[in-house]
Amino acid sequence: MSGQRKATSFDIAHLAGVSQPTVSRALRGSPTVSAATRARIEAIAKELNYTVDRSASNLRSGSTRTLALLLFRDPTPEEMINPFFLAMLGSMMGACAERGYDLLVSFQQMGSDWGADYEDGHRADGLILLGYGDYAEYHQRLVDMVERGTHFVRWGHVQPGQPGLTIGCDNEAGGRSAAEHLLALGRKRIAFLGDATDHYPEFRDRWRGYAAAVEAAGLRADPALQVSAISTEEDGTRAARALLASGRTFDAIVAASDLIALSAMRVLDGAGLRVPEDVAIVGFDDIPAAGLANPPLTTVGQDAAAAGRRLVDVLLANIRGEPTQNVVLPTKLVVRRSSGEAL
Amino acid sequence: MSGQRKATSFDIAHLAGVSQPTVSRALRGSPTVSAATRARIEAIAKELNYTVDRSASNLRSGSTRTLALLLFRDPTPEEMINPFFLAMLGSMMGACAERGYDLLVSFQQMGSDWGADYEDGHRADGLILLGYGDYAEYHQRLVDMVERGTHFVRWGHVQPGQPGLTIGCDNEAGGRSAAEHLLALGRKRIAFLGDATDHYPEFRDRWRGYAAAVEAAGLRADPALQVSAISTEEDGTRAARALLASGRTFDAIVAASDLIALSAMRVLDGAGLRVPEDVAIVGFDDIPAAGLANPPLTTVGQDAAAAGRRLVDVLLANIRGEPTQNVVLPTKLVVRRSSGEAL
DNA sequence: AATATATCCGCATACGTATTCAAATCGATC
DNA sequence: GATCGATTTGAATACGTATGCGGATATATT
Repeated sequence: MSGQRKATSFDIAHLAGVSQPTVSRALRGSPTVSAATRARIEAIAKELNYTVDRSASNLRSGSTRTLALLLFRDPTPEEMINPFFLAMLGSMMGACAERGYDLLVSFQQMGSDWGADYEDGHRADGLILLGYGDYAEYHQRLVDMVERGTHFVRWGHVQPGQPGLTIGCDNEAGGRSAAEHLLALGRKRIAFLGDATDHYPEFRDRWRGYAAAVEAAGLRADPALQVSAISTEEDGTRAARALLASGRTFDAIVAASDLIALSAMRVLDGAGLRVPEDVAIVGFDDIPAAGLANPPLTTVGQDAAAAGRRLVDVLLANIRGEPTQNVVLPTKLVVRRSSGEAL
Repeated sequence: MSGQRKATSFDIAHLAGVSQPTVSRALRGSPTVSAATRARIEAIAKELNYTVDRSASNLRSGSTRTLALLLFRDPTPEEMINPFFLAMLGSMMGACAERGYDLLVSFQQMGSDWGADYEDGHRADGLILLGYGDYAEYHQRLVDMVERGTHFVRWGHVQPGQPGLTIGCDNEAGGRSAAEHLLALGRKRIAFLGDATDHYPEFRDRWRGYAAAVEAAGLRADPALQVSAISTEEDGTRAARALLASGRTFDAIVAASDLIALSAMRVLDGAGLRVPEDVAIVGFDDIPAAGLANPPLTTVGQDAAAAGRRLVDVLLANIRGEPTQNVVLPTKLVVRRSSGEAL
């Protein structure tokens, strides 16, 4: 029956012959309740299918035991989310569940006054900010949040002096490992597909690592072999076509993301070039589709599970008032067939 | 400063020279507040960055304006979630946001006493249940929830007489369209990869549609061409190998999911069979990786965006007490290259 | 036996909002 | 100019929990 009034701590108190506060203490594990009383209360609570009313509990205690995940996406929410974020989402949910926290997920438009509503409205104890994009756009907002004492962690490019906490992967090392891998396989003219400007710091760092590796090998990081692209299928396709159209020769590609890499693979295939025989390719992210591609894509993996877990852990530590700091996670080269055998 | 006490409706009332209830009414849009008063209150609220305390609001009103998404997954949360679910997640978030609802996301172990905690604990007004799996496992739980008056919607196999509300796609029609497409292209011996037992009603219906189409074409739905598989890469690989090992000839495959189809494509490629020339393949789900594959995978698309939106809408209607009923969504064949040209 | 101590529990109250009910103000009508 | 209806506001209160503080009981100490 939907008419069944929900059991309250008063109901339990009445049945157990104690006061309501004692019920509250017993169920929260306070040591000032005798074992016998606690057992009795717990039995009755179970019997009545009692659950603490979160609204009341939150109101009184001031803590929501909820974290909010804010996903930033320029266009409409309908669009596909970056697969890597989705993998992180899984581990964040797991981490939250283990720690007794709920996870509130929400899309945010870049422009709206996100954040305030969540923490000020007592909907969450802390925020996890996720989303590629121009960092400058919301820098000021982050400063405001820090000043207001809002607890938050950001996934992205880690840079000293940034407001708040940031966790990200070592993009430069990742880009370097991709290029080194191809160089070790004997490739000499390695193209880079991805925006290398400050607008996309992650991509820029991947490019820097790539360039460093190429030059460390005594080769030249030819600017003509770098084509700008953001992480969409369309842009990857466009960039790969532009690279082909340029007439420059190349025997390998480092792509700034798997989406770009997979799009490029299709373009190459359409142009009659074989992967990896004619062109070896390494992507970045290790999204699920990378392993499912044909040939499977060699890629620089970011450990999404570790990242998600770390975001939650650092945020919770910050909420508890413990000292916290930025984290740079290592990347790991996942070698599959798209990079080929040594020449 | 984190010491800044949060503004309350009393603060606004004080500054506006009205009582707290008037503030509450004004901000909620009650018609009994004069326009002048409302304007004054709204201005002050904006000035103070006031946001309604959700805990207090929830406690008083009994409604949380939050929906909980419960994801069921047999093994650990760390594992990759079905990509199709993740696409749905995006549209659910969008739909919730548009309607002013929050979305709470949570993994659930099949065995635990999920559900109760969310609605009884006043954490959510309604539940969205998502997850492939054996329906019988939690049938009784659904019955309990209906009796308790819990509002929920399930994504899955729609069958008359089921407890609660279910939304799903027309799996049988989808399976039929896949087979018909291949038959129209001249394929004669079409294998089916996927569990066809009652344990996976969705897969079973896809198989039924496939079988119906094959027989309608005057051919025989050869049981030897059906290999059981659930939707994982490993199982798809295993099933495809088993099919090859059986020695049966076949010129096409209908896979019960894209994950199975993509795994099978790799197995075929490894065996020297060309897709689509030697074997045409059609998958099911239209996950992102399908379009990124090489060749791109022809598949029976479920409109994840429409599905997510529908789940939210039906659930909210149910919560409002409006009459609601199960929904069967159409599927749409997405023709790409893996099914090839007509022979 | 009286006091000190530890253990356990109840009283009172606060958290911030939403809603019921009655009161106050106003203009209009006769 | 008094009465009525409409409009707008305030007073009081409830939602269910958590916690500071004091009181009671049982145990240990002198």
